[in-house]
Amino acid sequence: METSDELRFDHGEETPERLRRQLSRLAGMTAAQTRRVAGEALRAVGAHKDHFVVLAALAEFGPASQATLSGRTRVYKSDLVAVLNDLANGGWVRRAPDPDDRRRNVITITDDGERRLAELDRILDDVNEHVMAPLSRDERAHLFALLGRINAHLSDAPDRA
Amino acid sequence: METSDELRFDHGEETPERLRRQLSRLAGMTAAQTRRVAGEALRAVGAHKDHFVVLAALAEFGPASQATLSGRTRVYKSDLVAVLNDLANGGWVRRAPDPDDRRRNVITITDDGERRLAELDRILDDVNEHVMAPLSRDERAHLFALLGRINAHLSDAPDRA
DNA sequence: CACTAACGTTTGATTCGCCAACGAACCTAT
DNA sequence: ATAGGTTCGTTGGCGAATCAAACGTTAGTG
Repeated sequence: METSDELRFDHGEETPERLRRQLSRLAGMTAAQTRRVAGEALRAVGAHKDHFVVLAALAEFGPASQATLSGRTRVYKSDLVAVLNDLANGGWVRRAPDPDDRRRNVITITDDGERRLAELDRILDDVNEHVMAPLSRDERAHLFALLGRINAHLSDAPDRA
Repeated sequence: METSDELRFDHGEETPERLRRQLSRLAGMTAAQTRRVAGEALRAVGAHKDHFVVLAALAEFGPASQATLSGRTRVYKSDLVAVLNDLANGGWVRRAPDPDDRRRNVITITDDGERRLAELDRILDDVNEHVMAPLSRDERAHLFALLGRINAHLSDAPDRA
């Protein structure tokens, strides 16, 4: 008998107390787990995290160039290329040169894209529901508020002591 | 003049609402930022995240083999090798073959290791303080509790809907 | 003694966030 | 008009983190 080969992720049992105090650990674990679950769920339908991200940006803000799209989604313009290739191949997005500025491409979501977005949105809603299952509605809101405040604080004070 | 080359991390302004609802995004951003700040602070004294992790485990649970150490720290045994090399080179840890089972190494923290741990601990306390600055004591506790419950829930229900 | 399993180690695959550089197109200012 | 500088999409690659596979060595077991 071995000591439970399933040492996987939280093996939890005996975790040094000093580690429990580290926000990076706790936040990192939740982020990793959530990403993993979401990633699997999306992969099951042949999608990727960034597919959802880009489609959402297009649906909410309308057609845009890749540069502004990158700005809105925090997906690097480098990586955006492959994502848009995928989306264009699936017919969820149209990529056409901008007549007003032929350096740009104008990315437009298609009707199929809207449907695809709805599909991914539903999947991710389920994932979030599953992940935050043990939390009440108020608690979820509270969690988001707390994390939001930390992020807001970090983004305009990226310095360190 | 360029459009603020600093598109960095939270560029915040216009973020699709659907993205704001994703826990993976919010948790991931906080985790990444916190890890970045902590990483920089540790690198400034020639240390690494895992150095702290391993030293903490040794200090709190006493000498251990690399296998059990890996189990406690969630640092893969593959990666643990380099970490222990570093720690041994610094004189913070002693690595000796176990007389009772010559397959194992017994890792023991030294007095210098204890001092090193205290140093890193202080550094990370400062980092956590800085990161969670906008949160009150109660709020920090609440945040940890919420994340803790999510993790606990995920670790014994890794299935998906 | 043969077999199986655990240990530490090496090696490397994969993913993710990020940066650098390039050619093409655009925008000035001279 | 043309030269210098800027923005665009694209390619390629780096560095860190997570994880998996295989190997020689050592221990236990029948």
